[in-house]
Amino acid sequence: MARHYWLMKSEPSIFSVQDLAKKPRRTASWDGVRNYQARNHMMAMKKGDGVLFYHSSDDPVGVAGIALVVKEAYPDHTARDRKSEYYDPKATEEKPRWFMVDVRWEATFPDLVTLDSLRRNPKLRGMLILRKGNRLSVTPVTASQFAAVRAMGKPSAA
DNA sequence: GCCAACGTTGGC
DNA sequence: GCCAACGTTGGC
Repeated sequence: MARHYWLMKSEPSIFSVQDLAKKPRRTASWDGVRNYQARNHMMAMKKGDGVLFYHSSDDPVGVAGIALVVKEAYPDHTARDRKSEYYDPKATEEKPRWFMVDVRWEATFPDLVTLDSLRRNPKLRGMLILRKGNRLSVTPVTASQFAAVRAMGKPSAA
């Protein structure tokens, strides 16, 4: 079974890789995804897949660390919680519509791998995050892209 | 705050 | 099913 790799965006003011590291078991559910393409990518994730944890809407933006998929897609309960900002009246128990995965912290980069530095790395040509106008919060990356970004981040822990 | 690039919604 | 209007994302 081949391992697959992904990039997931989060606004660090809401949830950062440092927040993930502080969670019990360093694990959290990735809730609140409300885009079908992103959801479909999450539904394709398998236990053990690698995740580049990207900080968006920050200064600067970039990949902040590495996480690991530890639980495959299951219904996102926030879609059925009226009090949640992610509430979706069209989500039902039979048809949950939205799903999430659990990810576990694996590493925080000593220094953020900035979007600018990603752009400068020729090995990362074609990476979806680098495409103009890309807004997708969950995107696949290749094994070599994943390895190149991890090398740029020089994580002390693994 | 601006705006490009989408995705979604709803009238027809 | 089309598509205009609208809303959102996210870099700058």
